[in-house]
Amino acid sequence: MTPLLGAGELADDVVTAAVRLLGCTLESDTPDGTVAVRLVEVEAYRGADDPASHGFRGRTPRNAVMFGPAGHLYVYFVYGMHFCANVSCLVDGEPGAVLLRGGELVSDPGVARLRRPTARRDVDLARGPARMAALLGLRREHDGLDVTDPTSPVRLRAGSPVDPARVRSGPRVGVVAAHDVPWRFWVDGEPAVSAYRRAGASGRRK
DNA sequence: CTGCTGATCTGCT
DNA sequence: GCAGATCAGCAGA
Repeated sequence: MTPLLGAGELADDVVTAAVRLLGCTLESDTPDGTVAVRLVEVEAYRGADDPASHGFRGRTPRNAVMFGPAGHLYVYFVYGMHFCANVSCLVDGEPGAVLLRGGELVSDPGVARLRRPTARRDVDLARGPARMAALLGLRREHDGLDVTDPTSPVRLRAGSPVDPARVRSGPRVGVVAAHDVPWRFWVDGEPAVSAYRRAGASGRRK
């Protein structure tokens, strides 16, 4: 059991924070039991000068957590149906977050199946941001939770470091604005990395 | 594996 | 009004 990640490791800039999050383990106490996921795909968003970021046009009740201190959950509702979860970064007052896009299950598969009975294969359980949020049971009421607090129902562990040679980057998924900014990061070869293509173009990336 | 469709929340125009 | 940091189910190749 590795120690919790410290908020200071996410405070400097969003890209460093995103890469640091790869390989970390997010564990959540759900009504069905504890579920844990090893992060293999993330995306960085910086509010101040990033048109793709929810924080770009200023603070609203929905994105307020992005403007707070690092290490807190930013959970939002999309497409009238799904939740997506981010971990806030940067110092208090500066908007930044890392979207959790994909992860590998590292806890009891039976508990995970209770949470996502429709998943066809185990690798699909947390493959994609809304799937991960559903698996971990993250909803609006988890918005703002401190994942660096050992007493929190959702915690972020440092995990085993990812070999830097296996980290890949590319354009963010589904983002129209600033699609040339390669702020999606993933661990090469992991099956739980989502297969979606970037907005407005076709073809695979490497 | 690719491409389409429906679900109907949130903040901006 | 409308586009969006989406997914599941189904059809067709």
